[in-house]
Amino acid sequence: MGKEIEETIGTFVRDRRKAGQMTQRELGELAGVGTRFVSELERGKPSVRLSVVKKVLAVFGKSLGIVDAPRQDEQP
Amino acid sequence: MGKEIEETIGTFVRDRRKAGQMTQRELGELAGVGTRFVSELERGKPSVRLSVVKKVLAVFGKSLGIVDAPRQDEQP
DNA sequence: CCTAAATCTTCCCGTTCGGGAATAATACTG
DNA sequence: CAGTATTATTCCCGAACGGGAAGATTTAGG
Repeated sequence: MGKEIEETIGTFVRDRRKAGQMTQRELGELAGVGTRFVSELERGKPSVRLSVVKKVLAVFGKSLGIVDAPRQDEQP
Repeated sequence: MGKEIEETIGTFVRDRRKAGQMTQRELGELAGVGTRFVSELERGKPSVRLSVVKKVLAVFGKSLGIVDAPRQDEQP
C-alpha cells in the first residue's frame, strides 16, 4: 500500500537536503527548528506539529495540502 | 496570497462535515478525536499534530501530501 | 421572539512535543 | 585502519496539545 505521509515527508526532506549539500544542523538553522527534530522528521516520526513541518518544507518551496488518501489495496 | 494550509484544512473539514449532515461531535467520534479539536481544526488552529489531523481527513478519504508552496505575490 | 441544538470558549490536567546539550553510533575520507 | 564529520539517541525540561466537561454564545426552527 501507499507510503504514509510521514515517511513521504521524511524521504523528501532527506533527499532535498542531501541534494543541497546541507547537514541536518544547517537545514535546522535555515528552517528555524532544532537538529533533533530534523533527524526525527527524516526518519518518519509520526506525531509532529504541522506548524514545524511547514517551516522545514518551506525551505524547499513546498507546503502541505489535502490529497486523496492512498488506497488500501494498492499494488507495490 | 494563497490560503494557509490550516485554513484550507479547516474549510475543507467544515464543508465536508456539513455536507454529510454531521455535528462536530459525530465527526469527532468517527475520527476518534475530541469535539474541541474538531472545532479548533475547522477554525484554522495553526499548531496541530499531524497524526490527529490525519485521523479527521481519513474520515473523508483524504490525507496530507507535499505540494508546491503558494506563491507570496499571488492574486486574490 | 423563544427555545433547543450546535458551536465556541474556558478550565483542569495528563501526555508529549521540541530545543539544546551530551553521548553513542554510523558514515566518510585519506 | 584511524580520525573526523555527520547523524541518531538520550536526558532534562518548558511549552503546548488534546480530552472531557461546563458554561457562554451563536445558530436554527417553530
